[in-house]
Amino acid sequence: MSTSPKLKLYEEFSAIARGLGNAHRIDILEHLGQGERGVDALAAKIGLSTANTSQHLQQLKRAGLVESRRDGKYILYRLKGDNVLTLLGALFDVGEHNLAEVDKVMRDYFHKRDDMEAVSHEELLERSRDGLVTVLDVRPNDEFAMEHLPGAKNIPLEELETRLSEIDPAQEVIAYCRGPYCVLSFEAVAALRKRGIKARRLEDGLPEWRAAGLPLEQP
Amino acid sequence: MSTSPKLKLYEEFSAIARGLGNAHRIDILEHLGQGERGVDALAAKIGLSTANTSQHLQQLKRAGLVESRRDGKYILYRLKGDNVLTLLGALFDVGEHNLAEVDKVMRDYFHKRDDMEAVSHEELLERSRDGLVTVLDVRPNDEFAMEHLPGAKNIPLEELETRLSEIDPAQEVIAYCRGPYCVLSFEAVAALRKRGIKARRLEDGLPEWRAAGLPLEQP
DNA sequence: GCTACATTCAAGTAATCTGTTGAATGATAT
DNA sequence: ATATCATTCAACAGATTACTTGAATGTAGC
Repeated sequence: MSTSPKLKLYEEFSAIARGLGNAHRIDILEHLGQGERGVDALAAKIGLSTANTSQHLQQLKRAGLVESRRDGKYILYRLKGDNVLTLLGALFDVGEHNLAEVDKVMRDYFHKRDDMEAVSHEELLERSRDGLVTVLDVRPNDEFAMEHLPGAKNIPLEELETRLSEIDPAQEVIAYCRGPYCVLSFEAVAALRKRGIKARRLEDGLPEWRAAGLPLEQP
Repeated sequence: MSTSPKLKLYEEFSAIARGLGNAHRIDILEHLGQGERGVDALAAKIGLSTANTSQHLQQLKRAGLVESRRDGKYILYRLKGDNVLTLLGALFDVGEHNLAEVDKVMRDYFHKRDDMEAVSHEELLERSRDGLVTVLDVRPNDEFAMEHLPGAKNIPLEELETRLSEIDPAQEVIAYCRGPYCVLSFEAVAALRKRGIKARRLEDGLPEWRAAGLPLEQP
């Protein structure tokens, strides 16, 4: 047998997996989950050189995980279809359940995820419709500007300390950011609680909200 | 930032992806989806040396995709939890929708998957309960012996030509094998149709049937 | 104890992947 | 056309991966 058709297929599938086989590339995918981005902008966000980022993007493209289009001087990359998010979700799920290392990092840095008691999409919708909660977007300004949850207030994590007064201490805060493992919202909740403000995390981030077909706001 | 907790997590997730980053390892996972296997037995099935197979298995183990236990002289490996199957499914899904290469192989070798008009779990259950169909397991004997769909008849693909008389030509045949891309059932359906016997494929294979919580038979 | 057998380890080669640097492309704007 | 700027290519060193071979481990059965 030269190479059976099945092995040929598995060769392709494994090529997709190799596309996910680097932490920076997963980081890139998380950022692209927020929306389209140019190469340089992405490179700045994730802290790699432009050339290196470009090469990672081309690997992701070959793997069928992202696609690109030209817009003037820029080449904008975006996730290729919703099933990429599903794939990432499945990957995270295996990690969270099957790898002791992941569990350890979660416990050490995120102070036990269970304690955080994440809020579901439904609960957020319901309670925010009733005006019971402040929805807080802790991503940087530019990402908030592209798209955000309806009625959300934007205070980037770095500015949270100095802008605490803008938050109504009588209401519970529900914080969200880029995705289920985005550090920002974990830290925001921790910071708010230390100040005695009731706060919880949304269970995941903006891309999953969009994938669920829920409404978003653009300026 | 030395390495942010998020990047640490993504490092772990990408390690899982690297576990899937080799066609032989995906093949191994498909076989383990049938049930526990010793190293040597697996090596024979997938056509690699024992030492090489052992090393692949250890990579899969490090990635949290399989686990092992000792049984007498043998060390038996099995999939680590159902979410591994989910992950594989998500991977296949991305491949099927996003990669032109995959589409091409499907068309060339599997004569257009749409034509095959796969049968769902529900339809199989219903029609087999009413005695309307022959459920045909085309995997090798030893795999059938471990576990198979209720009421299924076992004719390994290689023996199909010579044992055609055992199949009731009045009934439709529903063939299945190891998984959604297992070649055996595709070829079985093609062979049966050439002989004028009505035949279709089950949409996926035995592992997915088990994961769905449906009943199985053991001898 | 010794033998047989399944599995793993260790060492080596060829191939692939990561990140750097500097030069090449290709579109826009003057 | 020319200059500018975003992106990609090409070439390199260092690390990792796949597979082979032969030796080492560990359990079962005598």
